[in-house]
Amino acid sequence: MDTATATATQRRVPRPRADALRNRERIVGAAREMFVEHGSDVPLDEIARRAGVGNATVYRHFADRAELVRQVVLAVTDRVADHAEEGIAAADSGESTAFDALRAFVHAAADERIGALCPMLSAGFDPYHPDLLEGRERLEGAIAGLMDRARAAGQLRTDIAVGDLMIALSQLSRPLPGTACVNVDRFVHRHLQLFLDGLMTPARSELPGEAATLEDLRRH
Amino acid sequence: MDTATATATQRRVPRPRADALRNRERIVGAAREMFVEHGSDVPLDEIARRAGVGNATVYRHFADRAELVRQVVLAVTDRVADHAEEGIAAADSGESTAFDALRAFVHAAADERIGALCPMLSAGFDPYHPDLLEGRERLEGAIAGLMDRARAAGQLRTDIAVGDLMIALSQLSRPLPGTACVNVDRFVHRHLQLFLDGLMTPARSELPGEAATLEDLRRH
Amino acid sequence: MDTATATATQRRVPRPRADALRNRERIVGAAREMFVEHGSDVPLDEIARRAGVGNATVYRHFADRAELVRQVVLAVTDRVADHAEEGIAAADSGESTAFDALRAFVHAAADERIGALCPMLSAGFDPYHPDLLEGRERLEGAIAGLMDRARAAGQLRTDIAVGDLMIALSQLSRPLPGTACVNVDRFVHRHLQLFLDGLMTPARSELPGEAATLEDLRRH
Amino acid sequence: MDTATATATQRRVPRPRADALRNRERIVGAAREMFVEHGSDVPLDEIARRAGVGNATVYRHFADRAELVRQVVLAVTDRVADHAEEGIAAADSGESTAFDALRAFVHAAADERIGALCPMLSAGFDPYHPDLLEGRERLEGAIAGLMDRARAAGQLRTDIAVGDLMIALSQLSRPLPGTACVNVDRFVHRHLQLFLDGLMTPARSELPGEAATLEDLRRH
DNA sequence: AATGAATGAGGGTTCATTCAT
DNA sequence: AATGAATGAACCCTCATTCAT
Repeated sequence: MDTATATATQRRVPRPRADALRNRERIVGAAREMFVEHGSDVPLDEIARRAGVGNATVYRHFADRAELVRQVVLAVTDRVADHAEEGIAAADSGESTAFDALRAFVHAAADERIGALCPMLSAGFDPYHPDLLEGRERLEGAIAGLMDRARAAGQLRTDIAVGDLMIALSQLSRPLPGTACVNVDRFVHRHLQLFLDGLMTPARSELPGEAATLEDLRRH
Repeated sequence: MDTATATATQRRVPRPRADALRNRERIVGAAREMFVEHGSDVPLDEIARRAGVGNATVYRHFADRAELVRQVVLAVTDRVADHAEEGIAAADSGESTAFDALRAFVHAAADERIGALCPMLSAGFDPYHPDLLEGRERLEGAIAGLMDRARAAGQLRTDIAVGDLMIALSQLSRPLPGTACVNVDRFVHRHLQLFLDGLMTPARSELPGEAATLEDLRRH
Repeated sequence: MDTATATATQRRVPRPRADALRNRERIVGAAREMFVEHGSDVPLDEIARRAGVGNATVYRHFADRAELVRQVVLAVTDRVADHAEEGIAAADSGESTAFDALRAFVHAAADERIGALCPMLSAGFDPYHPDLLEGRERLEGAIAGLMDRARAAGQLRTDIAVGDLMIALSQLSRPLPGTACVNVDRFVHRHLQLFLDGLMTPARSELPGEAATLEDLRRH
Repeated sequence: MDTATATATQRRVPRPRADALRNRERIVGAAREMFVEHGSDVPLDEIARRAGVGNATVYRHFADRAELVRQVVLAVTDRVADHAEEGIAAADSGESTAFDALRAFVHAAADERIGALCPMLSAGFDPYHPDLLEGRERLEGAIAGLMDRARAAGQLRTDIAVGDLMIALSQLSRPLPGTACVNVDRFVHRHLQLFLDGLMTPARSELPGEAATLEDLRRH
């Protein structure tokens, strides 16, 4: 019986009320904006105000500040992963060359403010948290797939790995500290473009160190 | 007579005591390390402890946090400018090609933690402060000189300006937030190398936006 | 309907919670006592403890120390103004002579610790703050009215103005610094009485300077 | 033998060096000025700077802040006592009436900033300290003598005592808090004059409480 | 004797988090 | 479920006092 099933379900994970869900979304959205605009250490009360809820409501949805940050990271991770998968599709369908797809992805990720989230890895943030696991793996897998295709097409130098791209991409698109991240874009896309040029074959120099793999990101 | 002159001079601005000077150095050093490791908003008390002095001693030497940050910035600026000028000398003497000198400079600047200074452009920091004026101008002039030589040698693409290099260099060598910045170097030099490859002639792509000049750095 | 209107009004500026109101009162009360006893620069933490609240609660109600001081000033101002208006009523109704009403007011103001407010004119305090405007005007108007009546009755010498009375009253009833202000009252009322005797007609001496008007109080 | 005697004397209380004496004077003077101008809680370092000596020199002369305050109080006490004794002499010589001498003394004491010293009785100050004993007794004795003469001349009401005058005089001539004590004088002399009028015979009212004697000043 | 430097305790204020409505 | 209020710990900075030159 439907009702019974529903009841049973609710008992385990009671379905959130519609307004609660809406609040949750608004909080994550407000946090993302404020992190980008004012850095990751904005007071939670400010986020609550921007979201139009009381401060305690934030705690009803997120156990503590760290969890809120994590959820914001996760949201952005998902959106960036979407872009990477779209890039793969474009490459596979022949809509664009693999390297062009990679280029497009890199610029799209910057526009999604992937770099703005970097500060959230700030002191006390645990990048190995289970909540982030799935999202990260999907993102990394997609980026790896994109790079594989570009490498297979002979366009991407072979001495770099997915970690190299992710770190450099994040760093180059991080907002300059103390800025509202507004006109930084003027530069960011230039620098990403230059970096991408450096990724092309033939390699123009020998790289020091070893390719940064997924595992390396884990071990800092 | 030199001694007499020196004595007279000292009388007006009495030479700081040896222990005070030593403390000042230790504070700047501790601050530099902690800024690199934990960001520029570490508690001053921690810096004091790391420097092995009482908290108030920090305030005796630096009127407030802003001034301490400024002095750390200045110290690093000076060291990086030294490297740039050495690069110019090497290029002019024919000891190395201009682009190789540029490469060496970029890596040296990263080793001096130029990226650690980026957080010091944080909110509330005044990059136009008189204390920094001279140092910045020397640094910018030296980097411009180095790039001019590489461009004159036909090795450096012509669609970039000194601001592009300084920003990208800073960003790529910034410590990952929350990291002890220890093994980040493994990656940093790889990414700089890749970026430098992208700077070489012939240009492999068209850059969006306009070259970031010194003035652009002023106007973020 | 009244209730409806009230409800609507409350909706815009929601009625403060009962406990918050009680806390606010307790803080103002505690501050008043401690200002009187220990001067207006007592640690806010002490006030919080005396009021039985956490220190941060003080800041929730009053943005900073200045605002707390202002509210204490305002509270006492209001109570003293009440006394002055009662004096006017007594004089007008013939219940007592105008000068007797003035006498009664002066002693009542001292009992309300008007002198304790004097330290609140301390450095950094803005006596022109909008919050205080209305209260001050009411107080000054009432005192002036009282003096006018006594002067009209030929009992009050004509070479003094409202500022003279307010300043002298405040000074004479100020707590001796460092005293618990407990038995000071024994003296205060004597001295006020002596001063009042000096205010009576006929004048026994010529006064130096000019009558202190309301404006003079503004311009110290 | 002179030298021997001198030596013996020095051994007990070594004669202070001339420059040390001068420093001591300068510190007391600077402290008096700054107390008057900025209140009794000015930083000791400021006083040292105003006196043109190092901060530690203050501690060589005065064990702690309290002692410095005490010495400033003592210095003013002495000067005010001088005025009182001059008043007695004037009264005894018939140069002026006893009450006129009292009036002159009161105004002179105000000009010596006797009221400015009142804040030095601030929390933590011990008015019973031996250092102050002699000075206070001389001052009180002189004021009492002056009042006795005015009372004997039938000009001063009999229901007041020396404590009444000292307290009221101090209070009325205290600087308004937060002011540089500059134009307060305009009012002070008016209010003192009014108060003095109230002290004259015949008494115009009955005083509450009991006359404040010297002992009462001790027992707050 | 005199000084500049160093110190630690304390005050004001903010903020993440918990409590009571 | 949602909220406003309350809390205490932490940080920045000041200052009386002590130390080393």
